[in-house]
Amino acid sequence: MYQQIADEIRGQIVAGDLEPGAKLPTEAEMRSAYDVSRETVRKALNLLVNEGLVVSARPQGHFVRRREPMIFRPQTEFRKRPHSPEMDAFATEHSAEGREPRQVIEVAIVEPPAEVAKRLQLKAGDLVAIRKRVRYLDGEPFNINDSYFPLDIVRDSEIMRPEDITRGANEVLAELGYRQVRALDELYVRMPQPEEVKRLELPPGTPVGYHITTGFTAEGRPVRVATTVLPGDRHVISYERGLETPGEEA
Amino acid sequence: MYQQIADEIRGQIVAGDLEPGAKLPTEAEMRSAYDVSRETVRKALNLLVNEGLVVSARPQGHFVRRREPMIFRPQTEFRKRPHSPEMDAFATEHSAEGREPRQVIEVAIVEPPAEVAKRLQLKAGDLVAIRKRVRYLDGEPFNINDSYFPLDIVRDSEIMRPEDITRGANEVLAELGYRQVRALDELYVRMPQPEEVKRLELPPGTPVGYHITTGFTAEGRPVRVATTVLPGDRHVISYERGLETPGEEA
DNA sequence: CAGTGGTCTAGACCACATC
DNA sequence: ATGTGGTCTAGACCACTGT
Repeated sequence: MYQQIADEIRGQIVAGDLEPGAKLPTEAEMRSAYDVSRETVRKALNLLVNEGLVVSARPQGHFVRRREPMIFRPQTEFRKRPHSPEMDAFATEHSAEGREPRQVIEVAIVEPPAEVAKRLQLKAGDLVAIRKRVRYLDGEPFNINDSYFPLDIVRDSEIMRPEDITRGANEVLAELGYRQVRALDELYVRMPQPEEVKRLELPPGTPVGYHITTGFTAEGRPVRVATTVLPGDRHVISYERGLETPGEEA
Repeated sequence: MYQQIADEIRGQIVAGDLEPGAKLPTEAEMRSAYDVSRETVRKALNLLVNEGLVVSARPQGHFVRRREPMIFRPQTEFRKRPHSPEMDAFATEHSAEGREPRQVIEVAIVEPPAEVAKRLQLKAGDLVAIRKRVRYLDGEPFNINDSYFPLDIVRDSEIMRPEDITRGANEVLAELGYRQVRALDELYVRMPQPEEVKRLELPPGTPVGYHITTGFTAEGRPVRVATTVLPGDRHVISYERGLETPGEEA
């Protein structure tokens, strides 16, 4: 029964009868409209909140969720190419032009999480340096970027200072004798952990992309693992491909 | 208070005290353990279910969610390269070897959804051919792949038949005079729609990756839009990059 | 049949933003 | 002060799966 209520409202939202930002009826109104108890109404609303369609703004009521401006995340391999007109248009549409960027950096020495230790091929007990960044645009957080380095190669380097490295941490690694020549990228889709919810101010019903890059030197040694948490409501990941070898897309 | 209960159980799960597949205490047990009402216990469990950490198997109880075997989704541009040892290991780890693939294909002529019409640069009222596929592995659905083609170029072609096209739909398009030479890829992260939940048998708390590929001919005409819905609990998207131009990862 | 979770009710108190 | 949603309670009935 609460599912039916949710279905009805969801239908109005996807059909556009209820526009983003529109106020939903109050719980009391829905209770009498459907002749059910308050808890039943709340279960229906809860469904929609967890689907990311509705937000609750106490005590103003429930609202159809607005779509955040999407941030364009081009994959670097493709940035060097001359862009096609379509790609240009796409980039322009999702540009962050005119928005005010800011970042907060923390640096620490920690025992790495298992998934990082594995990718850096560390032994138990080995420590890593971690640079944790939260990036903001117009004061709103839009992604978390944590980079891990084996402690023995970055100790006492610039990487340990909690400041912006304008030429890039990769360049510093290269100066230390560990130039990365290739990277393995993995992208997972999952629900955020509570800490990520807090750091990114994620509304309920917002999944994240979890991007892990492992950078290797020419000798095949992994020297950097970067994890990026991308809130799904604020990011499009995009790239352009040549299709010299057409094949069915898997 | 229900948040505290959820926090406690979540802590046990992430710490590994409760392993995947382990049975949680019953609602009655938790009710007396925390001395709260049943609804409060259920709210705590509901949180964990929506975070994708717990599944409910009525009437056996609640269980720590098992991780699905991950399906490796390499991006095609990179498949041609000689693989590095790391990439090979990664591909092997997530291989679908020995699993039984199957797919169900439907074909129809429809008015395209707005996001498809826009990418195909169609006028209002233009129709498209759609090939809808659900792919299974060992009888379990693992992704939805819908391909849209402007009706005027595929009418009466093989693409309209609901059968597997072994040489690929792209090749058929090429034979029709519309060879694609490049593609624009977009990847979104969001919660699934109810239809996607049904078609993919998604447990609650499972987000999806939504991958849209637009294929262009040399003349710049978009001739194909393929959308793929990737359940987050079953897919890793992965690729390897050269880093000739090191730069900070955005 | 027993025990599980799924659903629904009626009632209560609270925190908070706005008027 | 009012009205909103957030939380919690106590009790009830149901559907399903196992024994």
